[in-house]
Amino acid sequence: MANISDVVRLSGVSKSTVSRVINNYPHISNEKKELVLKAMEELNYTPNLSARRLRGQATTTIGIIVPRIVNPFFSYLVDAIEKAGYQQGYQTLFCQSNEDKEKELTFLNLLKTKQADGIIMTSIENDWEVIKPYTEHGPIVFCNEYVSEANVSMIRLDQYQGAYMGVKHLIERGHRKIAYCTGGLFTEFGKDKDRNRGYQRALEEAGITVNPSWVLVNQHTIEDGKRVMKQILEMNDRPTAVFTGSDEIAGGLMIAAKEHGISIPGDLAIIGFDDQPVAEMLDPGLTTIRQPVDQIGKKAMEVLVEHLNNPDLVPATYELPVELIIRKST
Amino acid sequence: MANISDVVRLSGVSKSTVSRVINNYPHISNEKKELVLKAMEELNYTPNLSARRLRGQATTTIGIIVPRIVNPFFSYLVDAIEKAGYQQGYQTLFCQSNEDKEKELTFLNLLKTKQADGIIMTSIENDWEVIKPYTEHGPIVFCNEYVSEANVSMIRLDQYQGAYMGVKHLIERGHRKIAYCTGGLFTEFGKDKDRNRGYQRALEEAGITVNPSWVLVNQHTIEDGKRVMKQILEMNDRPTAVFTGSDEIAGGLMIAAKEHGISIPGDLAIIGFDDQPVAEMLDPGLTTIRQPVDQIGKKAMEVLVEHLNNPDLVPATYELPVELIIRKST
DNA sequence: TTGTAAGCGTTATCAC
DNA sequence: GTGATAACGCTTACAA
Repeated sequence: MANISDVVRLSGVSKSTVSRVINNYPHISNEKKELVLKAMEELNYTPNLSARRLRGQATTTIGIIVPRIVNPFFSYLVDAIEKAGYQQGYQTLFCQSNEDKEKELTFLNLLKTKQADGIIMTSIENDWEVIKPYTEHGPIVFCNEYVSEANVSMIRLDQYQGAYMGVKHLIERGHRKIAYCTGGLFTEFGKDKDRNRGYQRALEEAGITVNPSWVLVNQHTIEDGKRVMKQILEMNDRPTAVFTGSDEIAGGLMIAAKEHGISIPGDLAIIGFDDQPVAEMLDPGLTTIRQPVDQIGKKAMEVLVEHLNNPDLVPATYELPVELIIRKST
Repeated sequence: MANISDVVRLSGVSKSTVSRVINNYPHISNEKKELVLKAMEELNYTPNLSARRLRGQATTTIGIIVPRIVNPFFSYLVDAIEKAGYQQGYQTLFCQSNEDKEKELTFLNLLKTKQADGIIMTSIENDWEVIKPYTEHGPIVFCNEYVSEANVSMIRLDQYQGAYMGVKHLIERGHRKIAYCTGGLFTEFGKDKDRNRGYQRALEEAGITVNPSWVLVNQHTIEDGKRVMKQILEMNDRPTAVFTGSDEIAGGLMIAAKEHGISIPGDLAIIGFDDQPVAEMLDPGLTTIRQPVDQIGKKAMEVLVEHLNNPDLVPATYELPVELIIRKST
């Protein structure tokens, strides 16, 4: 690999001048500039990023932490972030936490070791107190997650409103026995707390009390959805509708429903979350809460870059609206 | 950030000894080792990777180039590679080429600039001649792509067999008018050439000649699938079955079919490719060609690491079998 | 077993 | 406008 010294030799100018050309400094004579450019071209020279990083430059790399890339919500999010970053000249270091605390910390270390200028976290496994110290080494932006006590910028969707709208829609359709799947544990301060509130609030307004046996916790995948359907079938008092935490779970429910001859929405109405491409492909089409993934991804990158350019920027929270998409499953 | 000199100061030993501890050198007295370990702990020290890279160490980073992460085939592939890499202590630099030649080259430069030890390419946009020079700087492994003249290790699936099996299955079901969607241009040496051969071969064996107006090129997405369905509806002589290049296209076809009252498989049999989760969720369930994504991802990482550990290793090609999954759409 | 010192490729500082 | 030089944090001969 050609390095800066090779360029120096070939061009006949000093190392500093070469560096200046590389970094587009204003006051260089055209003559020398040409010389350097030509040499760089000839040698097929590319500056060594490790050296630049070591020297304390920006790394032009941002890390993005996702729990599971195979979840379409996150793959679309990563897609949006990567595109926005690339346009601004940033590389994307992709980190999959697999919902593992240790792994998350490993990735946060990228910041400490100056391998990434900043990090976008789309999920949070550790407590804020654990994450907080890392903010000393560079900006962190939460995208899709919200931690009220955290002092970082956050881009989020109105999860409360999403759940509220969805459940209210079911109530308007005449349902009163509404089950609820959540990726969390249905605790007041834990994961998915806002959705929980939305669910509870909508029921409350309709004078319905929550039936704990219809609250199904820690559900994530298609397989989980299938299992949930079986659980429902075994209940003596069955719900007539289910609000699921994702289109994937909803899809799992629908597969199992079909197997067991349960008609949707006749026997059971189902509502998803995300509006992934599959929502439209399912039969019947899945009523769901659309999350504007592209927008939050883009916004997250924008905000991160702002923080990078202005370290004194005060963290802010941005909330984007979600939308109820009514199809045939409700 | 604490650096090695801080550790030196706190522990009272020399820089080299600290370095030796970091790198697990064998012959160090337990006494000093303890001292160093304690200091590292106390300072919350993490070695600076940029410095290590600059010094010529392995970067413990591998790059993985995908065309589009939102395609589930690739998100599952990335997932498998990332997991395998993490286990071996490698970070994954995620690169999305968006099927753009320039962008692909930008990413290959990671190798030149020693930001990545090696690269896994899951798609190839540039000609081999353009890519070839980059192999000087580190191993490249093709995963899912095959270029006969390329001198790199390749992990691939038997695409010929996949297409052949699928089309043969349609023929056995009594179809003779079989349309074909491809992501490429149906050329003898271009993209998807093996699948093209499989399609042609299966027809040939049944004494059927290819009808060019049923060959639909450059199809990739759900939207493409919807368009294809409309195209088919406008044909005077309609095919009775379609072999698609991916489950996404098949899904698009099915959405549009439903809209237009076309019965599947009655009016039109559809066969997908990949066996993505959605294949099972579609109604009717999608007959498709299963690609063992996890396996090829894992294998690709294994092979890359072998090359990394043994630079003289002769490139080899590994071919994994695909499988016909029969559901209700054929 | 341990320490000293050179060097990886850059860029920032200072002098000219 | 240009050039010499030090420094970033680390590893590795070489010496002791």
